[in-house]
Amino acid sequence: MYQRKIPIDYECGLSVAMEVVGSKWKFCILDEVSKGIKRPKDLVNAINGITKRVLQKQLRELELHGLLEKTIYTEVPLRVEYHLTASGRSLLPLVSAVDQWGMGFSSQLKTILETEE
Amino acid sequence: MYQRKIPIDYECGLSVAMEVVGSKWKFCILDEVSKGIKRPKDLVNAINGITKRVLQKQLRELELHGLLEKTIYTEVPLRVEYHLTASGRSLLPLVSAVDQWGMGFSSQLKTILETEE
DNA sequence: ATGAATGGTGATAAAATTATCACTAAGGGA
DNA sequence: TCCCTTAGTGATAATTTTATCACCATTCAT
Repeated sequence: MYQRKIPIDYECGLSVAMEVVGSKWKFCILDEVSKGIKRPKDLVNAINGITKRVLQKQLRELELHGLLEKTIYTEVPLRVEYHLTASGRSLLPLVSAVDQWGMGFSSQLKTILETEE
Repeated sequence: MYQRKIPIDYECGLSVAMEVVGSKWKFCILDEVSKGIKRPKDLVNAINGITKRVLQKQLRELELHGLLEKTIYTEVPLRVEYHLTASGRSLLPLVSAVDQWGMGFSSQLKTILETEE
């Protein structure tokens, strides 16, 4: 998320986790991939608001961090698929827990933000 | 985290959660408060790398979002304490799950980042 | 009156993330 | 050859988050 000048504290789980999945789209991407959406093109369509370029960068980071793996099929047209690694799968319970917490908190947040204005 | 121009999607739990806790220090702060560190001054000391100003802003947001409540004791010197609301407490299992996942992933991330260079 | 301790804010700079746009590459078909 | 589809990248702008620094307020003790 935000962790370059102040280096990662490998002793702090929160610091490590933030480094790896603390950005706007990571959880969404992992979620969609786990649901079977694996091609970049399909992910762009599935994730509301993301652009091709940003998705590409996030996929690259998830791949570098070892949460996703890429497979290239030499078909026509070219087909590329991303799938979860074991580490990626180990994150799924967290993704769904965060998602569920957010759903439960949604109405409260809505109320708060609408009252503010 | 990054959600002003593209408005929050209240139907998406991940979007809601990111809005509320998707920033560098929120989880750390909730974690420390849950451990009994409640005063701004003590939080600054407890959280490695955070500054007074940034902490203040994060506390204000957590308060606005209804995860923390503030109590002012008119003592000398002035004492202010933040404590978790019910919503804040409902987040604790998540905080600890993220922390534990991060701890488990720490060595892998370390290896990956050191190999890259 | 002065200073120490605590909590807080405003202005601005710095850093990081995300968005936009144009571009390349490979393969195949008309 | 020209175009289509899919995947990917480079350069740069826009946006947001974090960091830094100086400052104010309150209360009490000296």
